[in-house]
Amino acid sequence: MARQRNPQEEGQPAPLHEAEPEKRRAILHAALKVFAQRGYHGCRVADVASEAGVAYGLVYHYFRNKDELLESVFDEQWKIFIGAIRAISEGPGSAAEQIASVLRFALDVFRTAPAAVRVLILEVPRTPDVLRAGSTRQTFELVTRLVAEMVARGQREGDFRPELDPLVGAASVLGVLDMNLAGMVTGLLTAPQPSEEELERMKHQVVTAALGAVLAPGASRSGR
Amino acid sequence: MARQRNPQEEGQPAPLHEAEPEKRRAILHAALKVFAQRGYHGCRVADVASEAGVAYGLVYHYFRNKDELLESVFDEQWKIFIGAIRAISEGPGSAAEQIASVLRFALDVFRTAPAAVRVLILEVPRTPDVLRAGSTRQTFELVTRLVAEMVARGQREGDFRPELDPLVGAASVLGVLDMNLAGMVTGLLTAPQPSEEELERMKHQVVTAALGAVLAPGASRSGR
Amino acid sequence: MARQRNPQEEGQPAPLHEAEPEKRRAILHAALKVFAQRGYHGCRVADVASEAGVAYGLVYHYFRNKDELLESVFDEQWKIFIGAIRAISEGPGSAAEQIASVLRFALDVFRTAPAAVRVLILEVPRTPDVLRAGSTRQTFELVTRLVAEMVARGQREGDFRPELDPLVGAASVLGVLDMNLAGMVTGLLTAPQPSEEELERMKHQVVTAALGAVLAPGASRSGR
Amino acid sequence: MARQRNPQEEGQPAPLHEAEPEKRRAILHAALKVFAQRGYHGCRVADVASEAGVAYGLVYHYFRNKDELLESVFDEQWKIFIGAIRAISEGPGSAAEQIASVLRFALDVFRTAPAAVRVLILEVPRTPDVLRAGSTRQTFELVTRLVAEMVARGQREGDFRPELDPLVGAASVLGVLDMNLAGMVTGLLTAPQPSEEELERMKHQVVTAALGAVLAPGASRSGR
DNA sequence: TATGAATGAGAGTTCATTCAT
DNA sequence: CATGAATGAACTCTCATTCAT
Repeated sequence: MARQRNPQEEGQPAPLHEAEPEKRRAILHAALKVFAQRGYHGCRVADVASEAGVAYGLVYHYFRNKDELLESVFDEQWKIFIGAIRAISEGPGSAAEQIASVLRFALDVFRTAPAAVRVLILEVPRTPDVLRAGSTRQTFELVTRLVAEMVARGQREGDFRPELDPLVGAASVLGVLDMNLAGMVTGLLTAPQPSEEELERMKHQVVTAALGAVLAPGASRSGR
Repeated sequence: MARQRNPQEEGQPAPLHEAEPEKRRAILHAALKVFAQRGYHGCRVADVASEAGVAYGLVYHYFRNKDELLESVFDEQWKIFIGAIRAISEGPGSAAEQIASVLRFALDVFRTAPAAVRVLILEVPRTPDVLRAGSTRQTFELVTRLVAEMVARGQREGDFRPELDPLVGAASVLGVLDMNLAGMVTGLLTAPQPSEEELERMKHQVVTAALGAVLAPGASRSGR
Repeated sequence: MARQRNPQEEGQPAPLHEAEPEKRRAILHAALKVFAQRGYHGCRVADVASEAGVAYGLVYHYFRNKDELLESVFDEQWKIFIGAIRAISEGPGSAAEQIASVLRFALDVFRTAPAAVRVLILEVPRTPDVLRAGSTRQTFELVTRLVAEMVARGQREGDFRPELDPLVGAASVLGVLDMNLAGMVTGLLTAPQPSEEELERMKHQVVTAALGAVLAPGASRSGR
Repeated sequence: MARQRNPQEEGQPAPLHEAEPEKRRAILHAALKVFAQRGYHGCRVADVASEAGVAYGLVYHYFRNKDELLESVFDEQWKIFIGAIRAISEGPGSAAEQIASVLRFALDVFRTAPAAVRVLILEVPRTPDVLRAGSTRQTFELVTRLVAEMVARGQREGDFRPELDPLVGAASVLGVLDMNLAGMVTGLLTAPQPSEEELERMKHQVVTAALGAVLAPGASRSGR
């Protein structure tokens, strides 16, 4: 409509043709928020649309259906987490130190974006079979494998218990993280909006506990 | 159960007039199964009824609504788990040994009743707010507290790291258990129906990892 | 229950074999009450049974179904009202005086049994077609005809307007009664539980208004 | 939108963009009809939808639920009646003449829209508590009050019996109307589809009877 | 792109009625 | 007579998805 006025007289750069449309972003953002608040089944497409300040049907313009929308939310969040894991994994430091970094990163994100964490932690692994079988499951397996590789490296470095199955080690580390985050999200372990100090304390505690699950008894707890 | 005493020495068929109606049991049993297979939102009341071989309306004779039915399933399963934790907690052994027992018990149950575990592990903390706020949440908190008490005792006994927040310790132990069970349930860590040996191996690994999360570095790993 | 003690030592009259069973009465009574409170569609058979302190199925022992039960309630209440109209009609007094008596009787009953009146007034003429076509409709027509006969007689006696269709006259008299009772039942015209004086005042007002609808302009208002 | 300025100089079909959606109207219209035929509890939302030639869900697009739909039907019909009463009340004529006009209006509407009258007369005061407590009850009270004001004016004008409680007078006038309409609706007083003459005769009879309920004995029956 | 009216299958819940005991 | 567990049809309401504009 506005186009008819002055098509492109000024030769402005073509308005965002390549970039992700603004409204698509708004929908994704709204979906994350609504999803975190109400859970997978509690949120309706209409909620997402109105939260995004967008018309009902537009959601279906950008996403095939509700599942795909939410899977996109998942993937995007995980992508960030996986990116962090990969970056840390390729950086310096012992396996123990790297695992500690991963844990600290996750807890930091909780501070910044509790909604995202809530979605990742509470909703991801227990959503409908459509998702469970889809890319989300693969993503979850990928995270496990990435951590398992860190564990295996830690074993080679002599810090971690050698007889531990690296996958079990990874599951244990992530389990410690998950359950403590769940405790934070639900207010069981901290205030729902923990203070900076409270968060630091939790970081320390969670890192210690998680590393304890994999470290060899005598190893120096260097990841602290 | 009370039958064993000397109820009907004359060999009469136990009247069971007072006992829980047979069909109510059937419904609960069916609900557990269907729920485990399809998840909370994937299972319909009709599924439960037909799985139980019972008329639709009978479900509503015994349970106010779907939520209450599933909450009953939860509660019943948790009751068993909590009973075990309590029994172990009141029995002999160091805190580490007791925690190991709790973990082994949970893994044993997985062998016997994977459906029940699946429900407890995958569905519990992520169900509708009705439940999240209701007895299920309280039950979950209770479990955490029971384990936290064990952790605190282990600290007094000198085996566990003294600076660890017992609640974080409990969350960590349960997190290790949860995530590994989840890995088993989803087939990531073991075959969906693990063999006896596979299970034994997992028990050992999980116990070691979970205790590692709380044991003091130098402590003898007595819970093994 | 207490009966078991001394069954019939005193040679009491055989316990009500011919008479209406006690529980049948209880059910009818409960039905009237519940029906008055909640209306035809708001009351369930279960409500009636529990109000009567009687088992569910027993209702179906005495009544074919819900409709028949409620039709019985109607009929019984109307029978009382019709009986009164007949008695008055066959007694002494001018038509105007008799109509006044009928109105006063109805208002007196409201004092004693507001529930019954509520059922007759608010529920009767507007219930499902099953009833509308059944005996209730006939009963209602009968009442109208009985009053219409009084009106016709009043016309012959010279008190009532001669050009008035007696059926319209009856409908008008009953309409004045009905709407004022409705106003009392709903608390629009009086307190829900009117005092003796309030009731007397209403009687006077309603009688005057109702007779006004049928009396010839110059006639002495003898029905007062 | 800017288009509306000079809408159809060119003979374009009026756009009606702002107007009430056509289908909403269709639903309301269908609801009135179905409701009149089958009564509040006898009609299902599905009936209304199919009568309106509209998809099931659309009913819930425009109305929160069945109750709200039917309340809308009520309100709309009453609004017409109340509008007429107000217009008459603010117009010329004695109180008696005005009341006569109100009655004639109601009887005329019966000719045009018996369904509407049926709903207003037979269903209104006996619908679920939701409605009884809601706007419908208030509306009914409003009508009573409007008529009561007319009655009070008639008393000041010296035509109506001065000792009559205006509310009772209003209830009586409306009672006469209601019961006679009920008699017409149910076929007790006239043919279900009365002829023009039959209707005129009823108008005369009802007006005479209703005014008789409130007129002072000697007053000239000017409302005729 | 963008809108939101329109669709309709699906699920939960109620409750009159039956029936074995 | 009396009980209440058992049945299942009927109905309301939800919400993902489509489509005309």
